[in-house]
Amino acid sequence: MPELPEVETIADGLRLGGQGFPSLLGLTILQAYLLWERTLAAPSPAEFLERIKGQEIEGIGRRGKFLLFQLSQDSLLVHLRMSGDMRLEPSAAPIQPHDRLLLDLEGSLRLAFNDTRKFGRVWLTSSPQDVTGDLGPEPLDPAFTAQMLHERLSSRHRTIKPLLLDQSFLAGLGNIYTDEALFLSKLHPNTPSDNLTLLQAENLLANIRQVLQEGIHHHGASIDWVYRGGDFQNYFRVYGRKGLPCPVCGMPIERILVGQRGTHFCPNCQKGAKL
DNA sequence: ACGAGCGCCTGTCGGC
DNA sequence: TGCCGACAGGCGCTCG
Repeated sequence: MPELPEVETIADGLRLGGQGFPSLLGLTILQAYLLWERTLAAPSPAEFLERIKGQEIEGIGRRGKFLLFQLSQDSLLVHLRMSGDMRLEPSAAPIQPHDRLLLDLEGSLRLAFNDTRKFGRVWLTSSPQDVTGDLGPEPLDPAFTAQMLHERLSSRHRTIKPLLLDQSFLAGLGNIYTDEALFLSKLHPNTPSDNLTLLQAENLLANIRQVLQEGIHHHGASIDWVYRGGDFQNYFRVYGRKGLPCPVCGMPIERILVGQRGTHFCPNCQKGAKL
């Protein structure tokens, strides 16, 4: 799925406007069209369509990989999962293949949720914490310190990569940014989490923040058939680069499976915990 | 507590 | 060319 930087980029775009489109802030949702029922996690389709009508968009943000729309009465939460995307367009524009939810807005605008693989989910709720309550800390939150990360890593006995992907441990990292952060940290993806020293945890947190900030700076990555305008895919150091030279030592990047996920790393720079 | 396996979906790519 | 398996930015579930 889009990870933290991609979701942040989408939220920023909708909040700030641009590309000839206004900010969505202050606009009222006139009508919703649900084109694929399972996209809606809650409430029922009938209640959703009725309840969202007439609500104004008062805020747009992100928590972990969730897009958050603060409406006048409820919160609208969107999780893009693997292939979800949001489009803003004139309301007369043609509906696209794989459009799952359309929101007609004031000003002849339409916000469309498009999701090829149908894994994405949408919630309309008055208590968003019921949806996001299990999420771990935000990695970019200055209040989250390396000491806290080290404590959390040490209190578990987990393989580092799947733990970083666990959204209840840390919110927002996905497969790309995890591989990139572990590479910069010179940590093998199979390293046990409680093996890290405080110094290594400090380094890891700094590198997690570095790759996330780079991703945000490049407006996210556009890969496979989902193009959102970002170009961070051109700056990957290891992700998707199997067989290509490590940018640090030149050794070919390897791809292995860790926790069922394709994992890219440099066997020379990221030693330690072999398996 | 942890990890493996699988389901949910559609599409692309590489090998034969 | 066509088919077929592997794989894809995620996550929830069951099971051992």
